[in-house]
Amino acid sequence: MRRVNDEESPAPGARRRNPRGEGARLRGELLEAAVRLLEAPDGAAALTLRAVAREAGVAAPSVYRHFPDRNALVEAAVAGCFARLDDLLLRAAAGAPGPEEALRACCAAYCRFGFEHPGQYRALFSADLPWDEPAPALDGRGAGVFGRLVDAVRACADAGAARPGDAFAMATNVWVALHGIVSLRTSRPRFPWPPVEELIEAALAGQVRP
Amino acid sequence: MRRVNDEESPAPGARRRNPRGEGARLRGELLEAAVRLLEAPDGAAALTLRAVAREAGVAAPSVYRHFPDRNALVEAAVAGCFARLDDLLLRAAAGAPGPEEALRACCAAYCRFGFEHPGQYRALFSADLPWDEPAPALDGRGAGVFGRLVDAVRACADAGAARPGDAFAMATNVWVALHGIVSLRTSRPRFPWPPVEELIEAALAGQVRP
DNA sequence: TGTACATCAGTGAACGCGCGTTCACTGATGTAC
DNA sequence: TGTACATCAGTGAACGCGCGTTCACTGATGTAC
Repeated sequence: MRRVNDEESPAPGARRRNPRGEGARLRGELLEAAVRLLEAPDGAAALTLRAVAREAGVAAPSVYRHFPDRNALVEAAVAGCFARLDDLLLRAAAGAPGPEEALRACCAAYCRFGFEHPGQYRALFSADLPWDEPAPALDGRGAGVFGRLVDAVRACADAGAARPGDAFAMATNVWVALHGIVSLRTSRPRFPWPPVEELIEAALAGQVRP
Repeated sequence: MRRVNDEESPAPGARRRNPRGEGARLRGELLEAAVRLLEAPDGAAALTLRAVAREAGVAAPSVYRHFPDRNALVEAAVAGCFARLDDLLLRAAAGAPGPEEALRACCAAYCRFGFEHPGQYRALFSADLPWDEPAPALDGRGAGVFGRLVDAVRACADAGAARPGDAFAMATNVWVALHGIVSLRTSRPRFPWPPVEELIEAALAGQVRP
């Protein structure tokens, strides 16, 4: 799996060509390679079509069997990241005993994803990928992720653990603060950061348990 | 001033060569050109040495009279952005009648800078510029900007407008939230954002006026 | 069972581009005599 | 005052590189007869 920038051209025999009906398998391997490259130090800038092909152990033109162009490849990789984060939040909330714990678990899972996969996180929320249009927020990519927060906040409000009010607005405030935590901690690793839990508590302060 | 991507090569006579002793003037013009390019839609990726030279109306090798390489040019441009933001915060705080208003004015000035100059803001805090090393947080670039927040929070605490406590920790929480506001609003312009003032109030909630 | 063939996964070479950087240069301008 | 010259700001052409993309191709493999 650790293969980033290993060798220049695919070592002969390093990759076995897929059998007849399963050419589509390379598509998945390309997406995995793209996600691996996202975590490289220079992040999305490293996500060139040629680099992805290299990382997957395949010649550059092979990518065109599975994606119309570089942009489609990148979009598909990012969509996969969104799906994974969404799934993490869903499962974090589901595993908690009550609504307040669920919200905290959601926040913690969000931050953990950001810290463990800073490259993927940046691709999702930093808009430094060359989208043709600004990434949609509510409808489309990212709707799920933010929706999880709204649901968690609403559940808290329903259970009396948050002041009744606009769950959407409160979730927005929480999202903004969580994004600040992940984004700044990632880009300023030498700052003397307090433990994440304290930052998350501050993010929830004023929104939950008035 | 609006010159971004105007023509390919400098129009002859578009720029007058500087007189004898004042060759250093081009240095400033290059930095201005770099900042202008930072605001282009693709941001820091557009900040190539050749693009800066083009934008300044000068041939690419001319840059080397004033900067050893592309990286030095970019670093100098970013340092200038930091100085401008620092100055804005300083003046915002100085113009306020009391410590609490000063903190709010600081926050508002921070967000305004981010909204009006998203490209510069990203260059400062998104770490997508190819630094040789991670940008220092406290000592060096950005010390001033964060220091302004710490000062403003401490003044609030001294005046009783914030709960007495760790001004540094509170300023960290505020910074994180402000960064979230600027960063997400910039990268998700189609999200139904509430007015900035509400976001700023949420950022201060739990830190100031307990 | 054997063989010809169509299909399919993936390739090698080439294109035009913009990049950062180096080099020897040009030509205006201030200064020394 | 006139002129030769050194200085200085900026240039044009070229380099090697990696990029996205296109093209005609190769060669293994399953299938039809």
